[in-house]
Parts: sequence; structure tokens; C-alpha cells
Amino acid sequence: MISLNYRDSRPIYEQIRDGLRKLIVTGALGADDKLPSVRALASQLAINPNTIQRAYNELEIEGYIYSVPGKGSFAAGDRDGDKTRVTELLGKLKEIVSELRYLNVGEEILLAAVKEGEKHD
Amino acid sequence: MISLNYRDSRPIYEQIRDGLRKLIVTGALGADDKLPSVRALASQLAINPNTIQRAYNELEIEGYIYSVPGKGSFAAGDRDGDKTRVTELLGKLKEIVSELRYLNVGEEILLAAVKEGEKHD
DNA sequence: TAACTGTACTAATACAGACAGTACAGTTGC
DNA sequence: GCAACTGTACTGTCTGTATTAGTACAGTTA
Repeated sequence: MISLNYRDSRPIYEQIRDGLRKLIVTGALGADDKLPSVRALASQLAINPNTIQRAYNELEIEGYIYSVPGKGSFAAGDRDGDKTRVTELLGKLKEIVSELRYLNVGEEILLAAVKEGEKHD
Repeated sequence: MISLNYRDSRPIYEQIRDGLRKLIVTGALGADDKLPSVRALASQLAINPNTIQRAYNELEIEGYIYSVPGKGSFAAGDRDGDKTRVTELLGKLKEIVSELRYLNVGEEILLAAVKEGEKHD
């Protein structure tokens, strides 16, 4: 479900957070699907439960999951865009396009990549 | 030329590295333009020269600048894409598009953002 | 009741970012 | 030649944060 890369300089909790978010936005985790418990996922990845909790906590703040004490954590359903997040992502997208153009990547390739990213609907 | 955000959790040297790279790929810094010396920029930003050196060093490894001992550091000219970097950027682009689609951002807005990022040619 | 769930702490360790200081070799202009 | 600049390369030191270990408590479920 989630894999860790210890060579990656990014903190483990960020890798987990981003990995889970990716599963949700691509539809691999549907609305109200149950996520593994903090202890179960920690055990599976052989890391500390605190680290999982931190990732879950950030995802809940972002609105991608919701947690219910005693029951578990679940993927949030589709929702209208958080304006802040959308603005942030559009900014990143523009920067990436800038750099790709500098690297002489053609517009056709860019548009193809956009369609790729849209596959999951 | 470069501004630091101490609230940003990202390391200073990464902010400088990414900021300079942005100046280069957007054309604000043309081929063979001279960058500030490590000591001058460090003084201007009120940080340690070692931190600047680290940012410059990474940019040189990436091929965005070149440094000549005794002379200074300069922006590299346009170049054909480093395949590794292009692949990396296309991957990031797809992930961002995925998430934006999940947040119900329409295709028109995505394409508009791509054109925005292409402004500098 | 027992076993699970999320959550909230404290304390200890390890690592990386940033700093200070020093040094050396190449370049430039006087 | 000399002074002032350039990049580069070290040695430390300090601090913040990521991660771990351990414990605890309240809600849920069978």
C-alpha cells in the first residue's frame, strides 16, 4: 500500500502523508474507505506509531481523511477545492512548466502529461 | 534578487537554490550573466557564506550555473534537457494534475496554467 | 470484559541545517 | 608585486527536528 524510501531525504511521515494523499486523489482509496490503523501500518512498515499518527494528523488537517477515535481513519469523499491548496498547486504547476520549457520540452509533451494526470476520473 | 522566508520549513540553501533556478529558467538571468559572489549574497541576505556555497554547488551539479575560481559564478546558457530532470519534472506535473482534478479544477484552468508557465520564451 | 481504535503526552537519541572561523589558490586591477 | 576580490575546502559547534520508546486515557466493538 505504502512503501518507504530510506535513501530519500524527505522525512518518513511526509512520504507516508504524500503517498496516502496520492492513493486518495487517484481514486485507489474511495470515499469512506478505511485506512489501516496507526498501529497496524506502523507495524507493517516497521516504524513507530507516532510517525504514522503525524502523517494521519496532517492529512486530516488538509481534509483528505477524517479520523474517529475508537473506530479508525477513513478517506474523505470528493470535495470542492480548498482554494489555498488549489492556488498552491497551480503555482507549482506553472514553475514546473517554466523549467520544462527551458529544458526544451515541447508543448505537445506537456499537454500529453496533463492528459496523463487526468486519467483518473 | 532572492528573498528568504524563515517561516518556510524548507532549508535556506534550498530556497536560494530554487529561487536562482527560477530566475534562470524564466530568463531573468540570461546566459553567462554573473551571479553575486558567495560572500556578497551571504552578506546581503545576512546568512553564512557556506550556505550560499552549498546552493551554488548544487546548481552547478544540476548544470544551471558554472563557477570559475577567482572569477565568479555564472548562469549557464540554454541547453537540451537533462533526461533525468525532465522525467522527474513530468512525474511531478502528473501528480499535481491528479490532485487538482480531484479538487474539481476544470481542464480549462489547467491548460491556462500551462500557457501561463510558458509565457517566458 | 477484552481487544481494538485514535489521541496525547514525556523523554532520549540521531541527524542535518546553519553557523563561525580559518585557510588556500586563481583572477583582476593598480 | 600587491591588494582585493573570487570559488573552494576544511574544522568545529550549536540547534532544531525527525524518530524512537514508553505510557496513558477515552471511545468502539464483539
